[in-house]
Amino acid sequence: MLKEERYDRILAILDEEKYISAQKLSEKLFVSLPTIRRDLAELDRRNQIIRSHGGAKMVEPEHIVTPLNFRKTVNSFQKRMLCQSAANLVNDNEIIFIDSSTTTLQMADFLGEKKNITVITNGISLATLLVQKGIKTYCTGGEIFQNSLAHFGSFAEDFIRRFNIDTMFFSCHGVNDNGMLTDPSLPETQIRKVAINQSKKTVFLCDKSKFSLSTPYNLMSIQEIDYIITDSPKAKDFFCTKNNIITV
Amino acid sequence: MLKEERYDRILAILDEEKYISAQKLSEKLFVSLPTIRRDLAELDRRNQIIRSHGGAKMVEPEHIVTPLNFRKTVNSFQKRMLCQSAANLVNDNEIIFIDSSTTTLQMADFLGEKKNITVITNGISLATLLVQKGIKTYCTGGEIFQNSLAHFGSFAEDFIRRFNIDTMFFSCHGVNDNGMLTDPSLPETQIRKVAINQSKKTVFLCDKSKFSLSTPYNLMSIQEIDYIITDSPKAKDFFCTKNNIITV
DNA sequence: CGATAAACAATCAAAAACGCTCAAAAGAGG
DNA sequence: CCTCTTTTGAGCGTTTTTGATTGTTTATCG
Repeated sequence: MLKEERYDRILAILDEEKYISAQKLSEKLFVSLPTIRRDLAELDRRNQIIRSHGGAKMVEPEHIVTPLNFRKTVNSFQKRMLCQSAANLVNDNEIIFIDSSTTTLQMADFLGEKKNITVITNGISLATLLVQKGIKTYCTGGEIFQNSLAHFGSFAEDFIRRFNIDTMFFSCHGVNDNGMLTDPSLPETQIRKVAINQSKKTVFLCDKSKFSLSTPYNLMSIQEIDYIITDSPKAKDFFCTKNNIITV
Repeated sequence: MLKEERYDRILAILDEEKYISAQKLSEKLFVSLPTIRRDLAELDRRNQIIRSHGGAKMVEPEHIVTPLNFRKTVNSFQKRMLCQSAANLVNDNEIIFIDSSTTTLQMADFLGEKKNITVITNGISLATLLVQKGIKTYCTGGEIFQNSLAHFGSFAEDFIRRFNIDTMFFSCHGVNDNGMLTDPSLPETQIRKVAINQSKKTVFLCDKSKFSLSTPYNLMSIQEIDYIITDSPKAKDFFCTKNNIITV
C-alpha cells in the first residue's frame, strides 16, 4: 500500500470514528506502530488531524486550514443511509435544493430514478454527479471556495431567490443543547437561510455526530424543520420535538 | 504498444483504482519497472497524476468524475501547447475569461504561477481545476449541460455582464473559408458573444483541425480577434489577416 | 507523591524503491 | 541496407521507507 493511500485511509477512518488509537490503526492497516506514529505526525503537521497521546482525533471544521478534499472520498455508510432516506421524500416533477456538504453528496446516487425533477445546488461536486445521472441541474454561480468546492455569497443567494423550491435538503455542523442548528461558517449559514426561505419544506440530514455541538453561527431552531433524518434512535428524546423524525 | 497509448492506459487504471504501485503497473502492462517509472515521471510533469514513492495517485481527488472518453481528447499534446502559449498572454492582477471547451481546459495547468489573477468561466471542469491550483475562480451559474459540463443560457450571460474582463480566451468549432468563426451550438455562441463584449482583448485558440470548417452559427469574423494561437504555420496564409498570430 | 504501565522519540538495520548510466532493441529516414 | 534516433531493460549505488529495539516521557491510580 502506498503511503499517501494509507494517509487517506487514516483520514477516512477518522472521519467516521472521530478518535482512533495508534494501536487500532496499526491493526487495521497491517503496519507497525512506529509507522503509524510517523503517519500521524505527518498528518498533524499538515493540520489534517490532531494528535494526542495514544492516537489522533479529527480536526474540527473551524480549525481547518488546508482544504479537506479527502472528505469527498469518504463513502460513509451512515451518510449513505441518510441520503437514501432523504431521496424517498422527493416526488416526481419537484424542484428541490440540496446544499453543499459531505453529508448530502450521496443523494445524487438515489435521485436517478425520479421523473422530471430539477435540482438546485451550490455544490460543484454534487452538481457534477447529478448531471451525470441525467438530472436537470442548476448550479448557483459565484466565487468558488477551495475548501468546500462550493459557491457562497450574494451572487449565489440572488440566484437561489429566482426559484420556488418544493423541498430543501441540507445538513450543518451541529445542533446545540438549546435546539439551535449551528455552523462554524457564516456564508454557509447565510445561503442556507436564503434557500430555506424559498422552500415549502425543509429536510435536515443529521447523523449522530451532530448532537450537542455548538459552533458560532445559528441557522434556525430545530422546531422549524419539517423533517429530520437521523441514524440515532435517541434523536426523539434529544430534540424534544414533534417534527417528523425519520430514523434509518 | 505506443508510449502515448501506455500513458492512456495508466490514466485509465488510475481512474478506476485511485492509487496504483509501479510494481502492479509493470505487471499489468508487461513492461519493466524503469519504463513505468519514466512514464509516471512524465505524467507527473504533465500534471496528470501525482507521483509518490512506490507508485502514483490520480491527480483529482476524484470528485469531478470526468467521463473516460473525455480524458482522451483532453490530453492532446497540441492543445496543451496552445494553452501554454495562451497563458503567456496573462499578466498578474488581470481578470480573464476562459470559455468551456476541451481546447482551453489545460490552461489551468499554466496559470498557477500568476499573481492575483481572477478567472471567470462557464466550464465546471475548468473551474474545479483552477480552484485546486489556488486561483480565484468565478463560475457562472445556471443550468448545467450534460455533454459539456458547462453553463449556458441567460443566467450565465447575466453573470458575465457583471464583470469587466481584461482578456477573453476561447475556442470554437471551426473557421470557414470566409473567415467567420462558426460553431454548431447556439447557446455556446451566445455566451461567447457576451463574454467578448465585456472584454478588452480576445484570444482565439485554434488548432489546425479547425481550418475550413463551417457550422451553423456565426460568432464573429477572424479579423476582429486580437490574438490567434495556432499550431499550424499555414495559418497566416489561410486567415489573410494582420492580427497577432502566435504559432507554437 | 511515587509506582506502574502505556505511549513515545530516537536509533539502526533490512528491504524496497529510486535515479542514473549504458547497452541492446526497435523505428524512422535516406 | 545502413545510419541515426528513440525507446526500452538491466545493473548498480543511493535514498526512502519500514519495523525492531532501546531508553525516555507521559498518563493513571493508589
